Amino acid sequence: MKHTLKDVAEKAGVSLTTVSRVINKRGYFSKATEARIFAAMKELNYYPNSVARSLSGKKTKLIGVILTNTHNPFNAELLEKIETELFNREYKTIIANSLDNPQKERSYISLLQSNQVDGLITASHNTIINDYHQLTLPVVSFDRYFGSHIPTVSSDNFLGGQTAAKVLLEGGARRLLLFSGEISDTNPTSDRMNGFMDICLKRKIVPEIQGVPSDATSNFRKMLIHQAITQHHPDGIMCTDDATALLVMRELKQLNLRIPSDVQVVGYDGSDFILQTFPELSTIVQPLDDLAKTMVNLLLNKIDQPDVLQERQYIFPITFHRGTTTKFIDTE
Amino acid sequence: MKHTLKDVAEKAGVSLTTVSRVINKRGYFSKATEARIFAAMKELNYYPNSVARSLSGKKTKLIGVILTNTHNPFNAELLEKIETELFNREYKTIIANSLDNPQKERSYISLLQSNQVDGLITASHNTIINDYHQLTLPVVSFDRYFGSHIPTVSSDNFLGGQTAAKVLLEGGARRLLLFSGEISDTNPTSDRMNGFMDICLKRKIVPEIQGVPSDATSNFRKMLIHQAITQHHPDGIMCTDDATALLVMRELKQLNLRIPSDVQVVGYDGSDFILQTFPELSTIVQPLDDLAKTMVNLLLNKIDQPDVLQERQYIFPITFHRGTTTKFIDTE
DNA sequence: TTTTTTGTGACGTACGCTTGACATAAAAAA
DNA sequence: TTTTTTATGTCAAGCGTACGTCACAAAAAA
Repeated sequence: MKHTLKDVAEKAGVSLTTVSRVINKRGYFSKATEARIFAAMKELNYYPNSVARSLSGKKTKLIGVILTNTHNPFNAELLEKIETELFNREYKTIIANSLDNPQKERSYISLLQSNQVDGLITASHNTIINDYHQLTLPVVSFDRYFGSHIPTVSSDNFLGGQTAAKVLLEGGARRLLLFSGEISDTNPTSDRMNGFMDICLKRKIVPEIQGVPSDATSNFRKMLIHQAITQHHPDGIMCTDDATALLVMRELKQLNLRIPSDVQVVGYDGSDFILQTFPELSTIVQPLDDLAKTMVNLLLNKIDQPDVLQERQYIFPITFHRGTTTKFIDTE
Repeated sequence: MKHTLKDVAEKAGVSLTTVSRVINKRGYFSKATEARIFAAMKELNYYPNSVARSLSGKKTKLIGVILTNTHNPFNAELLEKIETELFNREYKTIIANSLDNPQKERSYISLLQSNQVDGLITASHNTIINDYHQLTLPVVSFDRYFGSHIPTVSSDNFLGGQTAAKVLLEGGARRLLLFSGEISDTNPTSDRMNGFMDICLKRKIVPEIQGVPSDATSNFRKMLIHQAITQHHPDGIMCTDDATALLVMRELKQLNLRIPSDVQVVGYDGSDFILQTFPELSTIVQPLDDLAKTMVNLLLNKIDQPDVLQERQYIFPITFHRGTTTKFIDTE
């Protein structure tokens, strides 16, 4: 049923080596035999066994992509772009959702190593840095610091946080509330918070901060949001991701608070999906294309030329999408 | 740098065979040597090379999942659930987005075969049925008919279409408009349209139908939607997916048409994301969990027991999520 | 004590393909 | 004509693991 090189060789009436030469475009062979071999391959519906190929010293052309989840539109789009880019470079993508479960992520790291993936892209947010340090294979991370030998790609989170704060303040907000997905130091995402705080402090404003764990149930998150809003009565809210911003907007509506007149809202991420279906949401837009392409480029470069040193950080500028959830007061 | 069975054997002071026995839990070995071997594995940071394993044995424990894209929330969640389920069964997921490009999908099929995936789950919508027929490996499809040896898993699209039509009619709509992602016969998704038409014809209503190609640019799709609405002046709209429904709602707002008083809208899919962030959208909800689990179960069963015959179709009931984009007139 | 079960080793083959070394012959270039 | 290039073949080693066959002890059961 399944055919091998040998079958093709026999069918085409040539030697095994010749077939291998043709397939790998190595050494000399004539157009004529090449045609005969291709014909035989087609006739037998032969396709090379890349498992065997990988075993005899070659690459697997497999890349592991570790995300927290796929259901967040930003992650979904990031994955799609990474996959597309990898496909164009003839690599295949193994997807690994950590679901914020360190155990699962750890298992996946082992699995992926076992499978001899050529490299790893990780955009997960778990506290298992050490596991990554153990790795000898090329890794590129998104929005997370791992250490010197693992380059980090991210958008300018600090500037993003600053921008969000400025927008809210310029719109007249004074009682600020920040919903942050997670609060940890090793994480560039926390720079969103830092940037936000930076502007606040300069304006002598002390914002409230509420963590909203992304792995919690949606009801629990809603409850946290509800409580924070009713307790602090903010007139300006930043969310460190758009999904949370949508929940916040929903909650505000239920509380009969009007956006932006009573409360302004700024999100973060700016995935295409959100921009198209929620253009009214003001949000900090990450350059998804650049991020995905850069990660793939960095990773494949590292794979092809392991010795070339790379920068530690690649920070891309963000843009602000002005929707109608913030006020725009032209001060000039 | 990279260690093999042999290194572990030497480190543990046992034979290669014994290590293999322990790793595969085959034949006899004592607790003591097992411990020594595990210790050696840990010390060397050894992990079995599953490429070699696959070559020697048979299975790769890899499953290819072919989708049209990842950015649609429904697809994203389906993928996440499939991946989670596969992981629980110790399988890995290679993701392949066709992006509605037959060429790309074809390439991927070859690629995945080359990589000796143990099976395929396909939820893409391209016209390359023949390529799938060539395949000898187990395949399960979502929402698409391929033929007798490939089981199809889907929600009850016909009933879904019927339900949508009924809801709109019960809400008082008479000028119906249907936005369909794609119009083709071989596709169970077209049953959504058929179910819709079925009810319409019974009520002697002739709805307008407008295709909205999912691979078109978002602006083009908006334009189509805009034209169809201004041309037909519908008071009830069904969309065969929620993403389109959101675009439609947006367009209606811009046209200053009120929902549901001027126009009612029903969507289809009911992904968690939409249900949480757009609960106001009335939509037909597919049982994502059941669908994902069934597909994985069917596929893995087929892999484990190739000879057991399977049903051709697995159709799951849908539910209706009543939001505020439809009117509810209690007729009793 | 004898038999059976358990624990370990040695060795070899197989998986499908890559790659290198070496040989040979024809075609093309010098 | 001689040399070089092109086109193929044969042979063999190797990638890391699985697994079967033999063989030999030691421990446990009869």
